[in-house]
Amino acid sequence: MTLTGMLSFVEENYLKAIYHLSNSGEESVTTNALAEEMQTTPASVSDMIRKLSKKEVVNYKKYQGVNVSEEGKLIALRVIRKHRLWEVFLVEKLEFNWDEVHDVAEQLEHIKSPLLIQRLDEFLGFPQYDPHGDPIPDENGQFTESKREPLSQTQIGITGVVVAVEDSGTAFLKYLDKVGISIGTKITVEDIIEFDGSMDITIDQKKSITVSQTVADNIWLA
Amino acid sequence: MTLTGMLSFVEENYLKAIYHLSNSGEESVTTNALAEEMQTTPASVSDMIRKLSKKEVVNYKKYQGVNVSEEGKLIALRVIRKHRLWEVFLVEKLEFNWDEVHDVAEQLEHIKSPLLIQRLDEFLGFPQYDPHGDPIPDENGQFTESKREPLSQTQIGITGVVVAVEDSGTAFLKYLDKVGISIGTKITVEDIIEFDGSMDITIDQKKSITVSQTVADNIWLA
DNA sequence: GATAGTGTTTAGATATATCTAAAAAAAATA
DNA sequence: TATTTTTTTTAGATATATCTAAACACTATC
Ligand SMILES: [Mn+2]
Ligand SMILES: [Mn+2]
Ligand SMILES: [Mn+2]
Ligand SMILES: [Mn+2]
Repeated sequence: MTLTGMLSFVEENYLKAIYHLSNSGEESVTTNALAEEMQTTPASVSDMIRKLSKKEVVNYKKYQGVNVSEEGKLIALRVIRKHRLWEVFLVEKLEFNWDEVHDVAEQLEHIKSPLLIQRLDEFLGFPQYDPHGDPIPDENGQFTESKREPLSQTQIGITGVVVAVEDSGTAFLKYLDKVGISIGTKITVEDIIEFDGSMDITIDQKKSITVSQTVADNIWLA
Repeated sequence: MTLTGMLSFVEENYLKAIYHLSNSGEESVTTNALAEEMQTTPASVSDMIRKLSKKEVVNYKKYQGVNVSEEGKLIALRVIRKHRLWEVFLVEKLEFNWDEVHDVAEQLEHIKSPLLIQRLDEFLGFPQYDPHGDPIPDENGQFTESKREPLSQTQIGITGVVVAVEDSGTAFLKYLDKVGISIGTKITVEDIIEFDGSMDITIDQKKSITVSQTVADNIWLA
């Protein structure tokens, strides 16, 4: 028997955060990191981890950090699947801009109806990626990980195509709109300023701009 | 300043129930009736009513029953608007059957995003009625009340068109599917059995069947 | 008008999710 | 290794939403 669907919104959000902070379940996550991510206190996190551990959706030993269990990982991936499918819906069908969808998807991702998400997937034509370039897991949590690296980790002279951008900041996405960067944009690295890691780049072989390291950290190329 | 959006899911559901039980705010609602509707205890209802009263979304005097305030009515109607728009979406776009939509809409109706519901309305072509024939209020709570009466209150010889059916029971809607009754079906009352109120009716001038008074209570004709 | 019965409210308890403050454990540093 | 600092956990409190049991208030009946 699976526990899917028996978790509260809050528990689902914790699981998702643990999954993300652990690099898809690879590393273990500290209490403080989770508190920061969830915008809450370490004490609250400790409480919740103990609860999730009792439900066997995370692996946890006191003072040793936490990680998703096999079951927890599947639950997290299904929430992520819903989040990203709803984002596609909002952009493709309801004409939302890509900076307007994340907060609404944070609500919609907790709707419990397997039929709904199956039909939505079908309605959208079984999309593989969300509006920010992130892959959409199938109902078994499977997805194709395409090779990609942050712009900030590329070298001078490299040309790449934007395949994904960080999705949760409205201001960041509006900035990308302004400078003309979107999924599919071709970027050439002209120079890297050692002092602060900012980069001079050419966008679609036309416009040249300088972006900060923070910006470059949140753009992935392939 | 409006309080819209500051209510919990639970509070929204109470408001909606009060609105419905009061015949759209006309009559006052008893604690026991509300407890029955909400599948909870009178004690819980008393607690919640006091809370809603403090927030001024209901009018309430101890032992005198409760009713929605002007503000509460608008909040209730906006939740109902969302419920019915989502039901249209599920049937029209995701090919749900009309008996599959209510429970999912009970969840979706609490999503907070004015932009979402505005765009959804547009995407659906500004529908006036939901899949069960219930009118969809606009964002100001306005809707056109079409004259309709329950099949159970019509006379022998009357012919009418089904304009609405009770939406919350899967079994009832599946039954209607089976006997061939849907929105738009023409019904002629052939006979009314005094003993139990059951009715012999003709469906679309073809098939004749007998329906119980309970069934007839949940079908509205115009 | 007293009394029995029904309906409603309050009191006190439980469960979830949060917080602050204090205690305990682990890590870093001297 | 001993001490300090940081991290993590626990203890105790608050707020929401629920329950059962008891008290209270209306209503109907004698
Ligand atoms: Mn997102
Ligand atoms: Mn996204
Ligand atoms: Mn419904
Ligand atoms: Mn309906």
